Amino acid sequence: MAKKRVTLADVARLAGLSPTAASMILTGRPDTRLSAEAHAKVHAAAASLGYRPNAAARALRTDRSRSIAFISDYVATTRYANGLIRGALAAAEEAGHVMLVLETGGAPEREIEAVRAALDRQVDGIIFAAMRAREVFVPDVPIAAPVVMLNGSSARFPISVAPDEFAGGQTVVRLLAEAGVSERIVLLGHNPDDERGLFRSEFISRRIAGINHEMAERGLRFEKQLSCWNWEPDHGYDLTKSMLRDTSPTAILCLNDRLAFGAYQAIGQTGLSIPNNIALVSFDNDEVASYLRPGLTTVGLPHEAMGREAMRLLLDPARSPGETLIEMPIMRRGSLPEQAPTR
Amino acid sequence: MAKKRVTLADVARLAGLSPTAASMILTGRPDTRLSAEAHAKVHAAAASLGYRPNAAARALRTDRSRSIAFISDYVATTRYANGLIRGALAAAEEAGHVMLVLETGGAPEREIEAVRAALDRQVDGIIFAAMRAREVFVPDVPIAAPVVMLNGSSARFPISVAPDEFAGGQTVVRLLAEAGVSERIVLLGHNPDDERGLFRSEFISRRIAGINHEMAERGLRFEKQLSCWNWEPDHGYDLTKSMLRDTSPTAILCLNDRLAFGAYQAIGQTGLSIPNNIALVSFDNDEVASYLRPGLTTVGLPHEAMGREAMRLLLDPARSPGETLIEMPIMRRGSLPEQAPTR
DNA sequence: CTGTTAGCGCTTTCAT
DNA sequence: ATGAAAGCGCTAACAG
Repeated sequence: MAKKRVTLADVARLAGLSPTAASMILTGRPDTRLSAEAHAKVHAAAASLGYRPNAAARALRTDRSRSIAFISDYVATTRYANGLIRGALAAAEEAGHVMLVLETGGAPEREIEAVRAALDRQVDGIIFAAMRAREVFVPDVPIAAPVVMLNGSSARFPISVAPDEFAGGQTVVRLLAEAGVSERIVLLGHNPDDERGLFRSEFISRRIAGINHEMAERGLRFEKQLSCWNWEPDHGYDLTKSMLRDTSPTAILCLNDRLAFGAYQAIGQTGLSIPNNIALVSFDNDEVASYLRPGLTTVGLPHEAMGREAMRLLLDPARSPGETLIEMPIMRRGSLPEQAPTR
Repeated sequence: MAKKRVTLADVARLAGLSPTAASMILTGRPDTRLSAEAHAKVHAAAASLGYRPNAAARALRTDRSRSIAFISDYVATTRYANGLIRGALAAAEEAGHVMLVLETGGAPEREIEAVRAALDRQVDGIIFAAMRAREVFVPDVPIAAPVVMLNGSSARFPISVAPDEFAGGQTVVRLLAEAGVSERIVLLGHNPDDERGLFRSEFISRRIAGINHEMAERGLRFEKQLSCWNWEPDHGYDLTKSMLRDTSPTAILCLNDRLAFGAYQAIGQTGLSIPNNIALVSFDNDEVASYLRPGLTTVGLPHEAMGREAMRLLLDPARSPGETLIEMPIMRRGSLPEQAPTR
């Protein structure tokens, strides 16, 4: 039934040349010059037979497989995974590579096994992606292939790609200022004097540093800073609700969209209007940001661009060590007023 | 630097046996019985050298690669992709397989190219996943490997995995009935006499059929059926808002969570309370369902289980043709009352 | 029960 | 300018 796959030998035979010649022509080696006629015949033969090189044979011979491993801690848990994978995938495809995806759940043995499974398949490179932008990532096995860290960093592998969180923090404050907000700003999600957060990644520290830097730069200060354990809607709701009892903020700067989501719910119960009485800005560009009424203006995590860049770096022989920062895009929606909020 | 990889020959040499013997022992072929001592020596040698078989060589020889291709139209566009990929990935890993993921954007040439790229790599099977549960999926190239359709179907490949939408539809109505709702129910998202939806997949038809079947079964009827072009929050909001002007529903059955999200927003502006004045149920178990206040009770799309099952089928030599339906789980939250809504 | 031989399909010396 | 031969690492036949 399933006809045997056509091999290079078949192509060569049909073209009336040796496999060697066919190989050289089809792989486009530049140094050797076979006749134009030979080229034509080989290409014609390959096309007419529908020849596709056998990747295993090629990998065995050349030690390169035109495949990349994308190893991450979690692929599904976070909505973020998608963009990272999609970007990497697109860049891989453009370069004629294929992508293996492996998930480790953050468990060391699974990390090791994932690396081995990838190396066994002669992958040409590995992207380690931290979905949760965690601390360092350390699969302690020898890795011969090039490695790029995505959304995380590691002392061992100096090439990495991350969102430009510091600039993002600055941007958010600038957005607020440009909307005419200059006082009674509440920060939702963090209070340096009362830090109750889960472990905050280094990236989050940069986000906060960017905010504080820009606030100082503009002579602005927070009326209040609200800390919470976990950045989920429930906490945003509770904190905002109780804050609103004794504070009349002009704006709430939320450290992520899920907190902002909760804040919307609390504000909705007061009769105050967004953005005319209270302005909101946030981070991440979660899917919910566009569902809200009015839409939530937020500085987005550029996941797809990050994935692309990581793959580009991995595939670029001329890459050099260091961290590539990707700009966080401004998603303008309706939660920031045209003119200063009034109350 | 990077020491040459250790090969089977190295293991055999250290164990004092032939490569053949080592191969048989390590691959665990049952038919041949080498001495227990030989086994021990080979395993010891392999372990001490850290031997890992070269996958390319093995694939070349055996025509099997312990890898599966997951080819989908979109990986990132929908929040659904995650679960499907994650489930398939987990099942693949458990079976010692690796997963290639390829995206086609639904473009025929990319579909063909994806299949070829996979086949070139000797994948042992292919999962075609339709993120949007579209019509049929037809990459018109010869495919020797086994294929499982995931969240979609194809005349060409009879093995498929889908959510049990008909039962899901029944379940939602049952949930409503059990919550004491028996009249003034509004259906949000579909009106058979005024169908303005985008192309609805076959699965959605089943969902609606399940609903109607169960309604009839219980002698229930819809007070109103609201149709809209696209199942996004905006439409849910607009439809609910205007419906509320001349109707006093006791419950709204939403055809997906995003519509329900919009309905919540509209209801929130009226002062009516969920679930005591209006009950809501919905489908999908989108992330937002748990963000809402009260939480949205919804019948979820079992993506992870579907992904697992697709991979399981693909890897099972004894699989038989047909569609495997996966149960849609009930996510009980607060949008359904303990006792009949009153107003 | 164990080892030798051959060859999967390709690329790469090295001769011609 | 082209081809023959070797060999990547592994496993399936077949001999011993």
